Amino acid sequence: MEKTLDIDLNSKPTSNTTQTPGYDELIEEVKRMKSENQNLTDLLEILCKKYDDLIKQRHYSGHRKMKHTAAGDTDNSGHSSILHCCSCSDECSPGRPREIKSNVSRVHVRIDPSETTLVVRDGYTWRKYGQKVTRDNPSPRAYYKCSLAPTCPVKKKVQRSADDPSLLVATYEGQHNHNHTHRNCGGQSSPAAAGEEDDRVGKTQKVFVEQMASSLTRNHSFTNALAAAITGRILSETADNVNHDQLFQIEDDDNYAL
DNA sequence: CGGGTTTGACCAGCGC
DNA sequence: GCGCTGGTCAAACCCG
Repeated sequence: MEKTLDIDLNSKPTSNTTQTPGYDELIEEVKRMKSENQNLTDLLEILCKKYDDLIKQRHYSGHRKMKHTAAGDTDNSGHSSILHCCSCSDECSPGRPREIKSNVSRVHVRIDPSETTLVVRDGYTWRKYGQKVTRDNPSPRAYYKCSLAPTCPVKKKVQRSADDPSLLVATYEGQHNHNHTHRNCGGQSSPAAAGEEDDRVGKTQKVFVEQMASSLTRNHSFTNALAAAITGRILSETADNVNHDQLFQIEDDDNYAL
C-alpha cells in the first residue's frame, strides 16, 4: 500500500493561516535534514533551536497565548505517530476575555473506505464507552476515554467524515494528566528488556519533545511542517515491519488568526 | 478472570 | 412542557 502524507512539505499553509515569517527557510531546513537522514533527536534539537530563533525574531508578544500540550508518540504497534496538536480553544485575545474551555484538537486519519472500525491509533490507550449515530452524519460516532490513567480527563470522539468516508475524524478534548503513552505496551519488546534503553533514550528525547511542545504548539504552520517531517521519518524507520494504512492529518481546530 | 466492547437506557441542554 | 439531540452510564457480552 502506498504511503502518503496528508501533510506535505511541498505544501504551504493555506489562506486561513498567516504565513509565518521565516517559514520557507524553516521548511528548507526540514527538507535538508530529511535528505541528510539525520536522526530524529538531532532533527528535533536543531529544529527547536531554529524555531525558537524565529519566535524571538518575530517579537512574539503573546498576542495569542495558548495552553498547549504536544505529544509525539509511537503507538503500541509501531504505527505512525501523531503529533497531538492541541489547538487550544482557550486562547486569549487582548481585551477580549473568553470563557475557558477545555482544549480541543482534531485529527484526520485516512483509512481504507472498506474499513468499518472507528479506531485511531495515537499512542494512547482508549476505552470505548459509547457509540451514537448523530443527525448530521450517517456514520456512528464512537466515544472514548483515556484508560492509561484512571483519572485522566481526556476524551476522544471518532467519526467518519460525512464528506469523505475514507477519512476518520478524531476529536480530542482535554489534556492528559499523566506522562504520555507507555512506549512498550503492546509492542514487540518486553517492558523489562526495553526499560533500560528506554530510560536513556527517553530522557534525552523527553527534553527535546518538551522543548518542541512549547514551541510547536504556538505555530500552526510549523506544526504541520514538522509533523510531516517526523512522521515521514518514523514511517521510513518502521516501513519494513508495519503496514501503514492510516494517514494522519493534524488539523487546527480553531479559527485563530495570527 | 480482567479488561475492553456493545448497546439500550438514561440524562441534560436547547429550541420551540 | 415537549421533543430532539448529543453525551454518558452500565449491564451483558466477548476475548485473550
